[in-house]
Amino acid sequence: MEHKYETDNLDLLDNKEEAKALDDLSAFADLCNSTNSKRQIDFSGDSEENVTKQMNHDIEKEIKSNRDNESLRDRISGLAATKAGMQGVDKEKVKRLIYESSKGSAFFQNEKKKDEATSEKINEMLQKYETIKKSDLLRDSIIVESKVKELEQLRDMTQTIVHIDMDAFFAAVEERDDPTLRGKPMAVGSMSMLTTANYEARKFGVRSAMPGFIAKRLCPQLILVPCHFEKYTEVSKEVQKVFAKYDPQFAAMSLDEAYLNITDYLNRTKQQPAEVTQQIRDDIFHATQLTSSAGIAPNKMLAKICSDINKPNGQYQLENDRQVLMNFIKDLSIRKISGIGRVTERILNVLEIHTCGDLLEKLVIVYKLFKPASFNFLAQVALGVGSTDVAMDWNRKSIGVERTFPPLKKPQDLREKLRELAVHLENDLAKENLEAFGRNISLKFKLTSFELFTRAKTLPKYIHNADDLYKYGEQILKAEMPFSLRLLGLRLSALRDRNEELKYGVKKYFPVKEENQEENPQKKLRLDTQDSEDDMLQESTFNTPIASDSSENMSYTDTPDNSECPTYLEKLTDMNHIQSASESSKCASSNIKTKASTSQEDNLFEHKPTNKILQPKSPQLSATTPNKEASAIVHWECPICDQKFSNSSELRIETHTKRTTLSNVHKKSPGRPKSTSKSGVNNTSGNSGNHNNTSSGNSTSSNGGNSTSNGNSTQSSNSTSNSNSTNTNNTSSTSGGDQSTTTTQIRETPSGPVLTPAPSPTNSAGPSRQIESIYQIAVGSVLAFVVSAIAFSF
DNA sequence: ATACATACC
DNA sequence: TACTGGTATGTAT
Ligand SMILES: Nc1ncnc2c1ncn2[C@H]1C[C@H](O)[C@@H](COP(=O)(O)OP(=O)(O)OP(=O)(O)O)O1
Ligand SMILES: [Mg+2]
Ligand SMILES: [Mg+2]
Repeated sequence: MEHKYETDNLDLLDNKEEAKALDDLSAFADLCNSTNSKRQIDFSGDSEENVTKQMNHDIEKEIKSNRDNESLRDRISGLAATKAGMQGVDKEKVKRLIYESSKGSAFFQNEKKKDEATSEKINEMLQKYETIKKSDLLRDSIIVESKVKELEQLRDMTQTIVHIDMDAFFAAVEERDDPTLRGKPMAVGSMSMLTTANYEARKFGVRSAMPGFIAKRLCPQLILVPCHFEKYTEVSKEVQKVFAKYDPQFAAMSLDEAYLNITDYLNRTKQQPAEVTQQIRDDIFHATQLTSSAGIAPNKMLAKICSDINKPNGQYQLENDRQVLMNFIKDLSIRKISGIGRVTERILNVLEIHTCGDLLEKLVIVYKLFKPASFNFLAQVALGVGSTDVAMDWNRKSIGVERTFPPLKKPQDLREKLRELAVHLENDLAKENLEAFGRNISLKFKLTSFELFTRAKTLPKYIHNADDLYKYGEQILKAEMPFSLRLLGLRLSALRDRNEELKYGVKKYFPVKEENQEENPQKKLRLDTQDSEDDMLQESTFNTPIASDSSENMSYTDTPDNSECPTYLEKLTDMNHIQSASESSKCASSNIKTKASTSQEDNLFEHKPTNKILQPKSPQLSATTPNKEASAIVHWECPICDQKFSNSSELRIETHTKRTTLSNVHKKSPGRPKSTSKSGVNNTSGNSGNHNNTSSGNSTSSNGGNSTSNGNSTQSSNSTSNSNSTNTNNTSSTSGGDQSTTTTQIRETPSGPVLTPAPSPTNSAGPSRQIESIYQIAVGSVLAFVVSAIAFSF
């Protein structure tokens, strides 16, 4: 048979594989050593840009590997731009130790490979950057200018958003329940993987997502405590009860954190934001004996950043004042923004962007180099603009299970693992709502080399039981074997949407479309990109009944229309009810409930309408800070067309430059299809783009077990599982415990792989596409002007 | 529609 | 000896 995957020689014995690995290892070690010493001497201080310029063929490789090595070290150590402040930690030492510990492993090799891949992309981008720098950016400046203006108009300083995050959550719970652990460095997880560590351990460089055996090298005294996910889930419920008192519609982003919009609460109680926030944290402490940290700001993005500032057991407030805000943002490392991770940071750094202030200054370049969605996101970051929408409107889009195990290659063994996954997934699906089905199945597999792949398939019908899950999964697996794996995963998506069911009940089996199509008036500008709802109605899977087997699909009950989002208490109730579904509990379960049952709670807390999408931007008038005025924008008028422009001086586009640009535009711009094309609009990432954010949800899950065969890994897994799984699997293993956890993480940033640069302008096709994106951006709001300005001369 | 990369807890 | 698991999304093909 053909061997599509290079992995190991499937026919060879393990010892030979090891020998091979050793060879690779030493070879790489040599390479690293030789390059290392030279680098510091030669280029330590130079900017990437200069380095790039002076490169000649002879030293190119060397420089490249040097640079890569540096980023590789960061990647592996996870300390690159560390989000959480780890002051007092000897970063160099930690990096070196981790690097040495990993060097040579298959894991390391794979990280190296990935790192090289991104380095390559970065180099390509740098080349474009060089070209762009020399090109005429006037026109682009105008576009960016209008985008900035648009965002300024969307800026909402009337709300008071609080982000609360528990301190070293899992570890704190363990310490609380075992006083013996207090004051000593400890981490939750296994020798294979840690979920978190207490602050004592962090002083040694121990962190989340670090394997325990490496953590032990950093800190030999480190105490490892297995993960007890269910316990954390329980504690989380207690914490959330407190959240509900201050904002019944709080948006939980994970077991240990949530956003609260306390604007209403402030209005009612006439208290100060900091005062209320302290109160919330005190409440949490009294209820759980655990400390938390909080951030208070005019939007979610900033609140999140603020909650980290005085992290262990502290809070920080960013006043609702545009000047204060811009000042705060100015020197803020881009890495602090949720959504900008390791890779994106690297990319931006190469463009000489390290802070949000840099980002604003270089927005035009960013506009030229990134795709619209990424640009939108980055533009918001640069201005400190963000969503203030806080609601429990999370809805799952996929559900899956994956497990790591000791290398397996026998088809029979792999099939067995797959079967276990299928059974597990069936259980999770069952817990999920009552019933959950999906039409798209995706098989994930990780080779022993750590290379990851996914293979998906859309099915002719919705499936949910283990037999079907296995059947389709196996078809995929069969087509890919043989190979040696360390992980297999199964995930179902294209799920039947509960909301749709609630709305249409059985009707969904027929084309719907009509009603609800309330034209979104004006496609109002929203910072939250969840266009979901709008789009949902249109693309609802139900419009196209796939159902072949009616019998299966028809098992739906006609649920009552539920246009409002339930309050937290409703959800809690549901959770208890449903029980298992801890994981999914999110809002999902809430949708099941009817309003009737909640009436009581509704009186206790104000019930915010949830259908935000149909509401105006900030419904509630702030008590706090009404400054729409304060954030007034300075404008200047174009002498040619009399249009007003916002004078975002931050953009560093001098007025005269703008004028020059304008006159150029007035004179030569080619006319554009005013229509901007529907395509532009729709795409939209439109809608002005923002994809910002958020949603909320909650999460949970658990897991069980040890996966790896070995036994221990930290793991996490989805909730449900634990209960069951426990056992199971593994061959081996150890431990026993089940540890696992898994939290369901809610995605909150929209930005996509910022890595993807915009279509090459050099290409013939390039420019036109670029123009399209221009429209997309402009259309959102300010567009009128751009279009008119451009079309003016004709 | 599928695959991959990135991100977050 | 040991390098997780669950969910979402932007982009490319
Ligand atoms: N990479 C991960 N894999 C699995 N579980 C994780 C991971 N990161 C975090 N968790 C779990 C354990 C954490 O206690 C919990 C909350 O995460 P997070 O808030 O980021 O850190 P933390 O609460 O442990 O410390 P901090 O004080 O910095 O908030 O989620
Ligand atoms: Mg936390
Ligand atoms: Mg957290």
